[in-house]
Amino acid sequence: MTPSRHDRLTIGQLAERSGLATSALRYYESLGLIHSERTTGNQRRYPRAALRRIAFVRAAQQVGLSLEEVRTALARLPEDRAPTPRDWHSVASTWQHRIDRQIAELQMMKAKLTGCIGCGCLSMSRCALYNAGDRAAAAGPGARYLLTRDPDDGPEPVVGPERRL
Amino acid sequence: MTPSRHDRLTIGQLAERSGLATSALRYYESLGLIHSERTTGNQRRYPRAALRRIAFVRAAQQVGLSLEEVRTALARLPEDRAPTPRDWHSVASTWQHRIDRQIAELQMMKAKLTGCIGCGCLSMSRCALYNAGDRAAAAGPGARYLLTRDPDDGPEPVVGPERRL
DNA sequence: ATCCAACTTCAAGCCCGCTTCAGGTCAAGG
DNA sequence: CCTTGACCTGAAGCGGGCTTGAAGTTGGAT
Repeated sequence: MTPSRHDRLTIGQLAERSGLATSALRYYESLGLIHSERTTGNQRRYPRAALRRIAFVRAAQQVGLSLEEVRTALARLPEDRAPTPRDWHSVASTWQHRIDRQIAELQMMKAKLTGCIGCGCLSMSRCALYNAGDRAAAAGPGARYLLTRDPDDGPEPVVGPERRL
Repeated sequence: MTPSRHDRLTIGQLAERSGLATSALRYYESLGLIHSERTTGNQRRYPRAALRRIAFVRAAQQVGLSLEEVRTALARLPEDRAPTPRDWHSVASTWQHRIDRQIAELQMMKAKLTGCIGCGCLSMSRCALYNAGDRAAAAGPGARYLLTRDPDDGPEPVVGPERRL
């Protein structure tokens, strides 16, 4: 099982097997998410490990990481070997938290919605479906929990000068 | 409580109270998400109802709707009055489904991750953390459930000619 | 009457994650 | 050898959701 020629995949083969377009693979490579060697004729040849890295990238995207974040995360995993359980554990537990947070937010949203449906609100006089100050914006994308207070009640619900969502 | 002058908000006031930038409000208006009247000097004056509509937009975004979808949804709600329970119910139940789907996907992801952590895999020999054909791509954004079969096992795991994500 | 912050419009720019295009090169089968 | 399809690069384009900039106008306070 010494690395033989046939371990090296062309970009087309990698595309087929990963389900990504070749353009996406070149793009990923330009970002340093995957790496290739070149033939004498300057064509890319990918190690099988690239498939693993791509799987990682796709999974990470689902968890909501940007490609830049993925790059950082990948930097903590071995380049050409399968990660050890401990490599993997540190990464995966971060993801767990992300996922938990996302689920919690969605559930909160769902609960609020249910309340609104029940009360037939959005009448906006004390409906929960409102978040005047948009406080959560600073907590990052997707982090705005909605719906806090009623703007019809007070004159200056705003907190700071930062109006930029 | 007849609609008085002071019910009309300037774009700056609306920005403060909604937490959005004025540029975003103009943008929303250009998309038909909110509406204003104009002063003799051509400045926008928003009815209070705009706050409600903005709250709706932000909430909808959280649920994953594009602004175009929001526009469609808003078209089913009354322009200047609070929606009735039935108006609201039809819209909200759609959201419920979206939310439920998103939660289900996240939980599936979480389960897979947990499995991977347990087995210390990503060794890619029979790890669940892989989805060669990426079948779910056609099901829309966010719909890819991950991780199905192992590319190291067969030569042509691909299903059709569609390699695009 | 004057001032100045807040408003106006329109066009262009930005970020992300790619795709598409143009113009050329490589490599494997006949 | 020749063809053909896969590959190469760099630049530009796209869609979504805004922001920024320039150049000009309004309106409320003094």
